[in-house]
Amino acid sequence: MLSKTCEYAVRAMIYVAQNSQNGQMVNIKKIAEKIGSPELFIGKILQGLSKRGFLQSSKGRYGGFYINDNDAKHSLADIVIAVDGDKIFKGCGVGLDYCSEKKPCPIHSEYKTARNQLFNIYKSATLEQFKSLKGSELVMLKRK
Amino acid sequence: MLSKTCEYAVRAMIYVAQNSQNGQMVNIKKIAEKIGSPELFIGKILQGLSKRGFLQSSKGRYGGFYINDNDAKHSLADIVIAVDGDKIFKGCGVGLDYCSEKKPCPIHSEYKTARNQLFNIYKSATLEQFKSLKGSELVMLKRK
DNA sequence: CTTAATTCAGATAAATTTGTCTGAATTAAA
DNA sequence: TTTAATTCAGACAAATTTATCTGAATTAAG
Repeated sequence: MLSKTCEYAVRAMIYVAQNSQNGQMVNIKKIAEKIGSPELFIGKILQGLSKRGFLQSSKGRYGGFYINDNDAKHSLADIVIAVDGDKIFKGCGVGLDYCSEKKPCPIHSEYKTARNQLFNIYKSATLEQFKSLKGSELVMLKRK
Repeated sequence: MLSKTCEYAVRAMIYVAQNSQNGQMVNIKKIAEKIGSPELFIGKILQGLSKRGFLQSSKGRYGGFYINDNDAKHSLADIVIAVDGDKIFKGCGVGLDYCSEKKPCPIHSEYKTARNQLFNIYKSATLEQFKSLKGSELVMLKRK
């Protein structure tokens, strides 16, 4: 479903959100370790998201990434769309470009329902929710 | 969601089913044209599915592919799993390997529901349904 | 001011997926 | 029996995705 890049991105954003509670920065090394991703790769991904305004970054010693209250308004769906595009939420279930109510594929209407449900799931999970988690509520994100 | 290979496979199988009504064979050239795929590529894919018993093939002049009544019991879900594996129907929504009821990811239970719904959609679309379609009911499968 | 730790930028490399080429084997029709 | 049309098999190639390398720029601490 999600590309690997996108899975890393979503997990990283959740992790950063969880660790952005009191102005502290999280560095790439820690993020990579905690979400189980290649360090340089998730670095690239977050740098891209940072340039596009999904999170803050600061360079130099003791630098890292941070998700402020405004960034935290984003949902996981926003991140997914930013990284993978909206094909997952809008595309056809058998890969037709033109598929629509008028020219439906064989599973169009049911598939559309499922797709929308999926969208709502990612959409209703906002970074704010993770930012406010405490201690034992924190979510594990290591891949294996 | 589905890989391109899998999208081709599903559309091709639907097309062959639709055209397997009276023992006629459908050749790769025609299939490729009708589903909008590279000819040699869908050829490879169908050869693989044929070896694994998802459809019949016959070589030589006037040869081609055919879906018999037994093959037609397969659902689109069977094809998807044969080609892409079951990650789409079983995998975690944020890419965790261990994600489960016991160690759930942040969207585990809702995601699982959506995943299951998706599975049911592909599962309840069987090739039989396409094999029995007539004339104007036939489904368009060209990509663009 | 120097040093160490970090992000950043651009190039490169490896792995995977998608697509093509070539020729052999098979088959039906003429 | 020859020919033409097809699937089949295995190698190859191109494109995309995933991952790494290198060095520059930045920043805080000592």
